[in-house]
Amino acid sequence: MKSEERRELVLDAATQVFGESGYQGATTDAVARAAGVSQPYVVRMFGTKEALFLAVVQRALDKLLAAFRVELAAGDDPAECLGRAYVGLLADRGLLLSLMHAFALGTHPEIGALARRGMLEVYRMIREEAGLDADQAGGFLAHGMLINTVIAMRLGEADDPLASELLATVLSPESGRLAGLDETRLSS
Amino acid sequence: MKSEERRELVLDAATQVFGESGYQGATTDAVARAAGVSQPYVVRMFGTKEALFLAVVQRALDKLLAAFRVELAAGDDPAECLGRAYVGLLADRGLLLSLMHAFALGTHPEIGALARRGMLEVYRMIREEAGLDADQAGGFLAHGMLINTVIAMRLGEADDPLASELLATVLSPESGRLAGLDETRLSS
DNA sequence: GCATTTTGTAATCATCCGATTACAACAAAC
DNA sequence: GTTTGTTGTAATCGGATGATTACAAAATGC
Repeated sequence: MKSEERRELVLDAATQVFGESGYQGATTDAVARAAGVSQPYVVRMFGTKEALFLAVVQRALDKLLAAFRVELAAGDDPAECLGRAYVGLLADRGLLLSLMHAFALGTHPEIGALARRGMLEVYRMIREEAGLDADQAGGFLAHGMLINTVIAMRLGEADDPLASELLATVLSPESGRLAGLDETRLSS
Repeated sequence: MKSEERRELVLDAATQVFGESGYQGATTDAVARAAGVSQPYVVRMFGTKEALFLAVVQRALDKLLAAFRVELAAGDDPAECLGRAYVGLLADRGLLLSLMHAFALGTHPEIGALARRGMLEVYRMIREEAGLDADQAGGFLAHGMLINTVIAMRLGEADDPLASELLATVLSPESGRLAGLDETRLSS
């Protein structure tokens, strides 16, 4: 197997592991086992665990922006396009959760800086490229953060009619800001 | 000093430390130093680090619900009351950030369960006691999650006009869902 | 074919950190 | 005044974990 494939394999595994356990909670050994390689290999490939996490976050941001651009290029209503793009990203649960963990570490010198840079790039894109106004953009981001939160906290596992109502509201297409998002996606 | 005071002191310190570093990133030694006591004392007082974190989260949830109830009892427009209550909670940065970290650990057996229980209790309160409909409640929670995120990621430290715009939009009273929240609070 | 680079692992190291133990100071009970 | 319980710490232990080293094996170049 070529080095480049291994690298992608490890980054995929790391995205899942970091998404589930966070930066500090994840271990390089867990990443290695998820990728089917040895722990020293993971470390040597990226130098440090921190560099690996930064690579995971940067890759997640790239995929996020790319997904938005793809939908925007083909679509009509910008808000609807962004919603569809977000749906696609939800398929890879680790991606958005790794980003969420990065956002939560704002005081970390490098992770915090990358998180701020990434968030601003996303905001710039939905403002300037998608053409949303400030209120629409804020609403879109807010809705996205709530989606991330209910996914991260596994609200679907709660056996409570109010949980179902909240999930339906947050994930339903009629909720407005994220058209195209249907509840069937929740099960994945 | 009485035991009860010490306990509150340690919980205050732990809330700050967990809020900044997360559950796994925080150390019992950092909590102890922040509280001005020894590390073994912190551990023995709560048994385990996990139990300490659970106590911090439970206490944060209690304060959150109490703040909502206080404002709701005195106010008129429920949405405006909830917004004012959230402003007060922002003064203690660690409180909302500790909750955010708990929400991000949905797969942890006890932490995840407590996070879901807490989120549902908050949702129940704003739906039944405050009387918001499902869409309003979802919007309120979404806005709150975005506020938590921009605070956690220290977006105020980014030197960028778009960052200022996003912060102003998210934190401005005119943004609708969280009336009463003014930007001057951001500096704290 | 032989040297060299690339790709990978086993074994081990060194540090951090949660937890435990043993003990000191001091007040309260009687 | 001795005992007993409370409040606290110093010292230390043991496991987890990121990182390093040494080495094996396969590809690659000449």
